[in-house]
Amino acid sequence: MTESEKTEAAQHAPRRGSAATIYDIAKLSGFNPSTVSRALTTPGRINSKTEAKIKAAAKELNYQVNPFARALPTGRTKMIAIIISDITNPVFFNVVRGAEIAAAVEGYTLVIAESQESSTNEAEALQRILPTVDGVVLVTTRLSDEEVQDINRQKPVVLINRKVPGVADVVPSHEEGIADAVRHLADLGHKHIAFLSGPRASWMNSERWTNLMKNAVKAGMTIVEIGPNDPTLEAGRLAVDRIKAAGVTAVFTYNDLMGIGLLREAVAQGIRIPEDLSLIGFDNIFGSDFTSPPLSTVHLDLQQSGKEGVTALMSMLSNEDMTPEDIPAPQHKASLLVRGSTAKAKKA
Amino acid sequence: MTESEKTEAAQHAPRRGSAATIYDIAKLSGFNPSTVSRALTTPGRINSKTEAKIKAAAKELNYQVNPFARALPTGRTKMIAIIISDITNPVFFNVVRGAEIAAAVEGYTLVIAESQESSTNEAEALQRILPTVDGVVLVTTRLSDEEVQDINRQKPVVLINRKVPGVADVVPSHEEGIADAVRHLADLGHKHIAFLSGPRASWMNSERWTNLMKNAVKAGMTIVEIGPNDPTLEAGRLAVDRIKAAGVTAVFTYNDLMGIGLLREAVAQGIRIPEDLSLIGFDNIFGSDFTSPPLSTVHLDLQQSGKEGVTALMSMLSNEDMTPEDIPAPQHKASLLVRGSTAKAKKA
DNA sequence: ATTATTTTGGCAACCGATTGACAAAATCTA
DNA sequence: TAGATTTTGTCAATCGGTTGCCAAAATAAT
Repeated sequence: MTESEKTEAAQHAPRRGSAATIYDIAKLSGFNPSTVSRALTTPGRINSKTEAKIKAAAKELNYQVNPFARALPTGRTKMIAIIISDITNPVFFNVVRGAEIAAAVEGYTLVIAESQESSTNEAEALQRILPTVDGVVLVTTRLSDEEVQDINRQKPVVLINRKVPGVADVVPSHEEGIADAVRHLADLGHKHIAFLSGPRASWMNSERWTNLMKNAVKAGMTIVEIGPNDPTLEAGRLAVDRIKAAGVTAVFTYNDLMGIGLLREAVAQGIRIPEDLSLIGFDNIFGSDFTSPPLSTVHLDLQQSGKEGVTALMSMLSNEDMTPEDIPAPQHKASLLVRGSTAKAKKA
Repeated sequence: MTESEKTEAAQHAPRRGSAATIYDIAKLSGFNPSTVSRALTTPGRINSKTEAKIKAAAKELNYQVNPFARALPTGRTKMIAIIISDITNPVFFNVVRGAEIAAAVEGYTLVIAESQESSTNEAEALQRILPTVDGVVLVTTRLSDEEVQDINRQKPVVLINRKVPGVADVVPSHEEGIADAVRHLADLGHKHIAFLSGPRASWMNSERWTNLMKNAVKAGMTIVEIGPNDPTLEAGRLAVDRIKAAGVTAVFTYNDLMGIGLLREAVAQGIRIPEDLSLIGFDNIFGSDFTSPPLSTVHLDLQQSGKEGVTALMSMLSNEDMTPEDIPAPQHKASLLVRGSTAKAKKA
C-alpha cells in the first residue's frame, strides 16, 4: 500500500506549486463544490453572505480556475488565435499589438502562429490550434476562399485585410487614400506610373491594384503592373531594373517593405529620389520614415485593425447568431502620408 | 422525454462542426475507449492489428484530440508562453519568430503576451496565462529576481537576455562584441564617450553599461552614463542636448531604437554623423540600416535566441530533474557591425 | 498436456470544473 | 396561519480523455 501511495503521490503532486481547486474551497468554507462554482461564476445566484465567505476562502487559497477543467464542459477556452503570414514583417507588429491589447482587456489570451507566406503552413497551424481556441483572426491570409469558409464553419473567424463571402472581416477603406495618392501624383505632373505588385495570392494586392488602375485611368495616366513579387525588401531591391526599363516617373509599391528596398537600391544606383523617380508605398510601417528621403506612403492604422478585429470576434463569441453583416464597418481609413519620396515629374 | 432530448441535443451540438471523440472511434471500430486512447498515445501497448484498425477509424472520423480533455488528467497542455515587454519594438520580432518556429517543430503552440514595459502588467499577464501553459519564456523581463523565481517555482522558466540565480537562461555573450566596439572607437581616436542608457530595471542595461565601462577604462577613455531613459526612439531624440552638453565624441546607446532616434534628431539639428559624433547601437534591429548614415551596432542574433530559449524549455519539459546548469550555453555571440555611423574622432 | 508467462483489451476511477433538477429553507400572499 | 412562491444550496451527471488494475486470451516453458 505504501508503495502505491508513494507512486500516486509522486504522480499527482504537480511538479511545482499546488493549485487550489473548488473542492479545497468547498472544504475550507464548508459549502458544496457546486455552490462554490456558482458563487464564483454566477454572481447573484447565491446568497451574498455565502458568496462573500466563499470568495474570501478562494482568495485565502489563492485560487485560480483551471482553464482546462472549465473548457471541458463549456467548450469555451477564453483563447483566440491570430494567424499572420510573416512575423518579421513590421506590418504585423501593430496588428498583433492591437489584437493583444483588445484580447487582454476582455480577459482573453492570444495565441499566435505564423504561416511564413505558405498556405500549407497556415492550414497546418490552424489545424493544430483550432481546437484550443474560441475563434480566429486571420491577417492577410493566403488561404483560398473555400479554406477560409471551411474554418469559419468550425469556429468564428474574422479576416483582416481580406474579404471572403460569408465571413466577417475588418478591411479599412482604401478608396480615399488611393484616390488622394493618385491625385497627388497627377498634380505633380506624372503621366506614366507603375505598380510594383505583391504576391499573386494576396487579396489585398489585387484590391490595391484594381483601385490604383481605376484612379490612374480616371486621372488620364498610364499605369502598368510589374510583378508579381514577394512582399519583401529584397524583391523591391531586385525590381529597380524593371522599373527603369518601364520608363515611368512614379511607382506605387504593394507595401512599404518593397518601397524601402526599391528606394535604397535606386539611391545606391545613383537614381535621385524623388527628382528622377517618385515613390509611394503602402502601410506606413516602422522604419518607413528612416530612409533618405523618407518614404511617402498610404498610411494604414494597423493597430486599430487588430483591435477592431478582436472586438468583432468578441461580439461574435458572445452572440451566437450574429451574422458577418452585423459587424460594424471599421472606423478608420487609409490616408495619404506625404513625406519625401514624391516630387514633380521629370520632364520627358 | 422528447423535450429533454431536444434540449440536450441543442446543448451538446457544438455550434459548428462535430469533433469526433475517442468514444466515436470506439463505437466505429468496436473497441473500448481506453483501448482507443492507448492505441493512439502508447504505440506498442496494443496489438498492431487493432492499433491499425483504430487508427483507420480515427482517420475516417477525422479525429483530433481535445487538448483540454487531455490536459485535465495529464496536466500537460503542449502550449508555452512568451512574454515580451513591447511588441512594437522590432527587437522582439525576431525573438518571437525564432520561438514560434522552434515551438511549432515540437508541436507546441505559442501563446504571446506583452507587458508594455510594466512589471505590473507582466505579472498580471503571467497570472492569467500560467495555468494554461507548460512553461514560459521571459524576454528581457522587467520582473524582479524574486518574482521570476516565484514563477519558476510554478512552471519551468527560461529567461532571454536576463540572468536570475537558479533560473535557466539564454544570454549570448556580449563580451567580445563590446570589446570590439570599444576598441573600434579607440582606434578611431575617441577619448571621451558616453552611454545613453535604457530603463533602470533592465538587467541587460546594466550588463551593457558595466561591460562598456570596463572596456573603456581599459582603453584609456573616459565614459559617462546618461540616463536612465525609456528604450524608445523618442528617448533617443530627446537626449541630443544632453549628449551635446556632455562634450563627448562618441555615444553608445542602450539599443538601436534609441540610436536611431538620436541619429535622426542629431542630423536634423545639423550635427554631422559620423564626422561630429560617432554612434553605436545595440541589437541590429530591422531598420537600423535604413538611416543616413546607416547605424553601426553591436549585432545580436535574436531569432537564434528565441529558438534556443524554446529548445531549452523543451528539454526542461521532457526531463523533470534538469537543472538550469544543464542548459547549454548559447551558440551565438554579440558581434560588432560597422556601418556608417562611426568615424575618426573630431580633434578637440 | 499442464503450468507459467506474457499480451491484450476492458472496467472504472479520476482530472476540475459546470449545470439541470430538486428539496429544504426563507419569504411573501391571502 | 395555511398555502403559494421564491431563494438557496446540494446531488449527480457530464465534458473527453488517461491510466492503474485485472481478467481473459495467447504464447512459451516444462
